[in-house]
Amino acid sequence: MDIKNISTENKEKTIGRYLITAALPYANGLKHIGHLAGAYLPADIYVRYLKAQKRDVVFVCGSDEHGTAIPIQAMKEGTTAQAIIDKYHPIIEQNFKDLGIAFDFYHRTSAELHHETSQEFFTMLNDNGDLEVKESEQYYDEATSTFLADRYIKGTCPVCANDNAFGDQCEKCGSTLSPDMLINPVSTLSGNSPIKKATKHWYLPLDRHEDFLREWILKEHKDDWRTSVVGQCKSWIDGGLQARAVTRDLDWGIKVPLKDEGGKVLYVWFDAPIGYISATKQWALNNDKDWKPYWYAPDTKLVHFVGKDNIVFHCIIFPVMLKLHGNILPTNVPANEFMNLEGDKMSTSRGWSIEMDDYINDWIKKEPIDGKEIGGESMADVLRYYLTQIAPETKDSEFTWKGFQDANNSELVNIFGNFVNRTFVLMHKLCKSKVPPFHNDIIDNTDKQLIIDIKQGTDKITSLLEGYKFRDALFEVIDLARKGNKYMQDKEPWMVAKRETVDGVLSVDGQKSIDNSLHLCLQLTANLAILIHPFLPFTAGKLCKMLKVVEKMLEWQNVGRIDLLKVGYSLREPQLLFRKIENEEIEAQLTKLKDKALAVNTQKESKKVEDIKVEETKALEPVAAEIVFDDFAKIDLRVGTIVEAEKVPKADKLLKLSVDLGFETRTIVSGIALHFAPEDIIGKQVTVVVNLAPRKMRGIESNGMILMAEDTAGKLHFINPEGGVNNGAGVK
RNA sequence: CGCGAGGUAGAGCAGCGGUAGCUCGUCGGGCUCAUAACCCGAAGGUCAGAGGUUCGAACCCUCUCCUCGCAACCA
Repeated sequence: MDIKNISTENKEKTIGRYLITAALPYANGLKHIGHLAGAYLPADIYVRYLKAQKRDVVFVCGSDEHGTAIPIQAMKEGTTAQAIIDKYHPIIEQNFKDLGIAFDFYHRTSAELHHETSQEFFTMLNDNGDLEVKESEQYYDEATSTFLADRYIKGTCPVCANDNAFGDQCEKCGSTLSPDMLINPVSTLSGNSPIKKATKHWYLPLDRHEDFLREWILKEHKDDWRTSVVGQCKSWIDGGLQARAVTRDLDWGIKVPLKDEGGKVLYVWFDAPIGYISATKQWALNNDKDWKPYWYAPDTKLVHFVGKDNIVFHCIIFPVMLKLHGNILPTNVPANEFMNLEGDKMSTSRGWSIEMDDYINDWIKKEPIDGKEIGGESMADVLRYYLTQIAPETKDSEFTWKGFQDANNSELVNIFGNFVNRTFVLMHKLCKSKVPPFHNDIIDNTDKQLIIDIKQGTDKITSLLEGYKFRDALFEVIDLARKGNKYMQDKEPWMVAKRETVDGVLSVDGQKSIDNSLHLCLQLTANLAILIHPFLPFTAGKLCKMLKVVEKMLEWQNVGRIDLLKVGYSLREPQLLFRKIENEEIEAQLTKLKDKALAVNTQKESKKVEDIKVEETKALEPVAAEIVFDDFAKIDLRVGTIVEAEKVPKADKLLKLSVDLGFETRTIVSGIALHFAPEDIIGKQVTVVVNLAPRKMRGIESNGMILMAEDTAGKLHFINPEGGVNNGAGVK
């Protein structure tokens, strides 16, 4: 299929239907408000807008429940992987509901239908010869009869000598590793040393599709995708695309649908995005619809909402899969950057985050005080408001509780809520609680200007929403309320009432002037209800009730009209849309955040101490399996002297050393910068492994490894001969 | 030279070739229908730095400095 034809077709044809997806949340824990702001909220706003436009839209999402992290977490918690996902899937689903994220269907990847869909996908690609099969040697645990995925192997880090490095990375020094690089690898399942065994794996050869990706992303979408998205993709493509393993040796996941491949599952990155397809299928089944046009028809507009860490999956890998499978490609991937929190990166594991669940409990489900309602759905809208207002659409942004309070108090309460409230109060006082008529004979420039502002404002908001600029669109909605306040100030109906009342009777002209100003303010309120609806759905619902109109009024075709409310219609008593947030509430949240982070970190510290203790007792016993002398003799150890030392730029932990080994001077990169200042170690004698395969770190080739001893305090010490010997002396 | 994004009033951000703009905050005034709300006005910036292109640069080009991300979990 020629991709070029499809997309030009797309531009010319009208859009038949939309399929909107939001990144699948990983079901290993609670999700925080950064996740919400990054993907789910913008997706929901867009979907609500499209639905108001009466377009054919399906919005799908679901829990991502495979991958190694879940069984590992289960192991830590002494439970099963199934129990973990069964715990988090319903919580996450409910959290989204409470915050007004209205998926048409929220699926889960452990569902039977998803397994079938993913297997069919794999089979088709495999049958068409679109996958490559490679055999390689991998670590295998004989005790449990399983191949060990990266995170199931621990060992000594070749860079910093940390004993608890994982097969993919050392958490201590941050080096990226592969299982082969670990010294003394140990299976985390049994504690045994694993053996090497040949295993077969399927790969998706991305390199075959480089030309297609360059054409599709870097040329066709150069201008209509966000610059950061195109930039990331370019960086990936220029970095050289490589074949990516599609299968893994693991027992948690979707079985590879081939005979004789019992212990293999599909790699989680492969099955997760297919979750969008299976969710669409399940939605269709439940609603008696046909799912196929959403994934095959060229007039379908597919939009993926994700965070920036997901760009490559949704712009490079998944599109390649879709293309090979004969599906349509995404029209856009409006990825957001990250949202920081009170000056630091958000992180659940470090306790520096606000979980959606926390917010719901602390604000939405807050009990009334003295019979006064202070929680409720409108608090969900407050969060939606602030997160949209600071959405990291073009660069990282920052959530602060002070900012949250300011946005609520000065914009939602003082500008938007207050405009609606004063309009209602005045209407009840001066217009007998009815929508007053509009007298065309006394229309003035102020009235005309407001009508123009409503029309222009709504057009602007519509085009901003079409262009995924939700932050700007929301600003324009508030700005319209601001214009309403100004209009009211200019017309000052309360003054007219005073001025034109003689002997307790209001003049006819006075009443006509008041009628006009409140008529327009009420029509503007109705427009605001429609415009705010995608952003603040609960508030829009409340407004409908106050205006005594059905929700059908919220359809986008009504926007910009100034005849939405019928003259003479009697309206309800006003109800406050938002409440002020007090300083004490904000301080309480700040304290809570700091306490949580502190608690998590102390827990971690004590765990570290425990780990060290375990190591100490371990050290008394043989650490590794017995080796014969020949094995030891393979390691060539020499004494050398550090002659030069400098910090490696842009690396916190690395020092670049020149070591005189007598027969030559070598460059060695060592992860010791946190322990030693470069100038202090020049001239020191050290022991070096000289026949270790060279390895590049930060672009510098390291030819050897300095031996270090680590004490219980975690401090590093050089291992050097007493008294000093000649450089190049062998160590036996 | 690893790559990408960014550095603009006290804070948070927009503008991306033609008199520096918005929101919050601060100060002064007006108004009182409204959730001590609303409206008007003012102060506050050599647009990170240095070169260059141009009649003209925050904006385009080059270099330098700084921040964040790609790079545990994680949108």
